[in-house]
Amino acid sequence: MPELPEVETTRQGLAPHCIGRRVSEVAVHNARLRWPVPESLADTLTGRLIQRIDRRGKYLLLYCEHEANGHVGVLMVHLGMSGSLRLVEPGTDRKTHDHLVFSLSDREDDLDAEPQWELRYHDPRRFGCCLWLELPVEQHPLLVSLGPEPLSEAFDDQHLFRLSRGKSAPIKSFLMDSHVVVGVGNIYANEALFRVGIHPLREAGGISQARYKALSAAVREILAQAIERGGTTLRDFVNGKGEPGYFQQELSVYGRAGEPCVRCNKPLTEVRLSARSTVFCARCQR
DNA sequence: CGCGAAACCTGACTGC
DNA sequence: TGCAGTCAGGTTTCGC
Repeated sequence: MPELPEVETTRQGLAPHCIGRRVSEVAVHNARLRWPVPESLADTLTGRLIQRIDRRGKYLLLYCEHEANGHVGVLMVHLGMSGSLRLVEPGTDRKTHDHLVFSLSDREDDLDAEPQWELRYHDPRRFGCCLWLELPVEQHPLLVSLGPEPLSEAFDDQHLFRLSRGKSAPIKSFLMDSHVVVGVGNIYANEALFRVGIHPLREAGGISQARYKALSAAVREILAQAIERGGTTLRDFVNGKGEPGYFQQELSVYGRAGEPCVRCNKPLTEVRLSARSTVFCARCQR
């Protein structure tokens, strides 16, 4: 589920219902995520007001203010491979792998009033995490060495060209390295490389700045489009419905190994790169 | 240092 | 029906 567009969609879906609300209760049903959920999380978080929700790469950052002393800390959530954050009606049956439940109430209500929503962290594979950060968050080890946001000005041909010099790694691995740029997962790495006609196994260090210009633009466009389409799932977070496959119908290569290239009709090739499915057109991508 | 591979998990699916 | 094997949207850590 969570490529960057889905994380951003989650952020946009949660924000209007969470911001200004108070965390009235925290229940940790399974603390064994990618990193253990801090034992003190419930104590730390209970009673805080959610100020805003940011995203850095695929991390969601919920800024939470202590009502009594004004202290602000951040709940940092990563959805891993299989995670989701959903708002449900309080009292909804808890599903297997709903590991954390945050009860949200109106800020005017008492702590023991009925919560308005329950925010549930669901993650079957438990590759995600839920951590507590002190400000400033950029100093945190998981965030400090991340590359630029793909939709920011800092992500351009110059950045990719400079960083790639001397690298023998395949361009697809380079593009998926969060130290190079955040948020480009397996699906969109495949798609972006197809769009600009670059062979996924080509050495990153041997690619021209002109081609990086096309590639950075393609990454930006694809992610922006996917976020736009993800917007249609916003309502579903509140309604508790499953997500529609907003990206699936638009994919040119991912999941289409053996099927004809949309551009030249030659059957698409699939290879494994670091155990990740890599699909490309051997004719269009060089 | 840089790279590929292993590791962390569960569930869905395939083939015998 | 069951069981073994493979694969899945991510990212850190290990080992060469």
